[in-house]
Amino acid sequence: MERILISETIKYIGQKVKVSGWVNSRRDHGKIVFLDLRDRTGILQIVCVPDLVKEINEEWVLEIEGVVQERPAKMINPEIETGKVELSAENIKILAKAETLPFDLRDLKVTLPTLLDYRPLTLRNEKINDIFKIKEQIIRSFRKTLEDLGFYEFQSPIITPTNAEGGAEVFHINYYDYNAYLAQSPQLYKQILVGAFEKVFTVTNIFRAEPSMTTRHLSEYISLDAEMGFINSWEDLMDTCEIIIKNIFSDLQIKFKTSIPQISDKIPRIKMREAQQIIFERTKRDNRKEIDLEPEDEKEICNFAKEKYGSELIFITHYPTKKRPFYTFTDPADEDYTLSFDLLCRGLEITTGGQRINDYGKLVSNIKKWGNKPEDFEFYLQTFKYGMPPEGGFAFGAERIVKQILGLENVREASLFPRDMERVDQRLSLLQPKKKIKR
RNA sequence: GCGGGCGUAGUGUAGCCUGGUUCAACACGCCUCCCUGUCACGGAGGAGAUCACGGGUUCAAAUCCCGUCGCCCGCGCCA
Repeated sequence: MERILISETIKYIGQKVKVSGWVNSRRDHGKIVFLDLRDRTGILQIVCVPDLVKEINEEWVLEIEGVVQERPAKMINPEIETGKVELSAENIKILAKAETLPFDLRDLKVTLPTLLDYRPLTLRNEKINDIFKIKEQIIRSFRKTLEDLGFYEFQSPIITPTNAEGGAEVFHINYYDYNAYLAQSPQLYKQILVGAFEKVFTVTNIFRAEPSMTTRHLSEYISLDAEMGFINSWEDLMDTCEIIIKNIFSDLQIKFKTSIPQISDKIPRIKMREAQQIIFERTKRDNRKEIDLEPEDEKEICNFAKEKYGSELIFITHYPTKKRPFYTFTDPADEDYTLSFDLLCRGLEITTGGQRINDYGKLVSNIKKWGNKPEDFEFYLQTFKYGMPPEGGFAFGAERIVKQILGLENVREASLFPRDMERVDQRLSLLQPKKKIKR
């Protein structure tokens, strides 16, 4: 007999079927026992005699044959999709046993370290599972939108030759007899590919060795990167971001019961200096001379956007040239500022983007100005030496989008297998205490 | 790197401020028994923690002090 999925059982009333899955819970009434069986599509109540389920308990993997029965009206469970039916078990095959669980998996009340210590198990919890279904949907929507807009998808190298962008700390690796680094961004490669494919995007893991243990940083995260040539204006980039984020939100709204951030027809766009002035007026906190917004400022400006524009997202533009990488295009009207932007969502930056310098000479002089050697960038510079249209791009942090949409407390909850200063699956302090390198 | 906080059964917490009949409580889980309609079933009983580790103060420490380690949060840096 072929296995059917639990969500399909409602179509088999009165028929004999076979279902497979994990035991979600066991309710033992002595002469009758109820099991909730869980597969990837849902939960089904199994009714059986005690002899059939003797020592079976949570997370055992079973294959059950039985008849799908309609439940009497009084016993319908409106909470679950299959609540109108149940399976009367005739035969149960144990595919795998499971040890006693370390905590209540259905009602997870564990601290973050425990949640991550038991990641293979906690991923089975419905709410945790949903986080990653939502994350998958976000990535799909990003990909679908850009495909529809004619972008070329590529896979970016993870091993890179130099500390390409400067700024963020990179992970060093031994590469045969040479030094190499883990990619901190697909930036240079997506630009190179604009020279060949015009419009490109990638979904890629990137690595940051920042010594940051905060609720919004990861050492390895998924970057949703796009880059496009022949732009008419740097504002084209924000327009494209808007299309993507709106598609992500509408796709999520269709499939999930999440509270999508409120968003106006057009996401407000304000200059960083204006934002600082607004924050000063609202809070009397004077950060008007700072070259970036503090986390507290980002929250405040989002409050402002929600109150004034009915949008929980806002573009902050024109960051200071000093604050941005060497390839960032400066504003012709004021060279101290760049044609770049961050997109904030509910108080946190989820996207960074901007126009890039496409002039070879200017790029070379900027590399020098930022303290790097043009020789180290010869490979990348070919793109510009041999003709590059006006272009720009942006990158979304996948985990940060998930965190902000679901209101998660820590970005690590939005990573299947988060890497940070203290953990690579297991806690580093327990795994290899003697190998810790003091720096 | 700096600052603040926490570390009590498998899990989540209470007790700590105001040291002493609490050598430790509650919930979930676990073990035994009862229960044919529950759906995080219910009922009765039971086991499980030398209160992170080391040192100190005291007649007496989970409770106060110091150190170590671990963890969390904020800042810095960064996305």
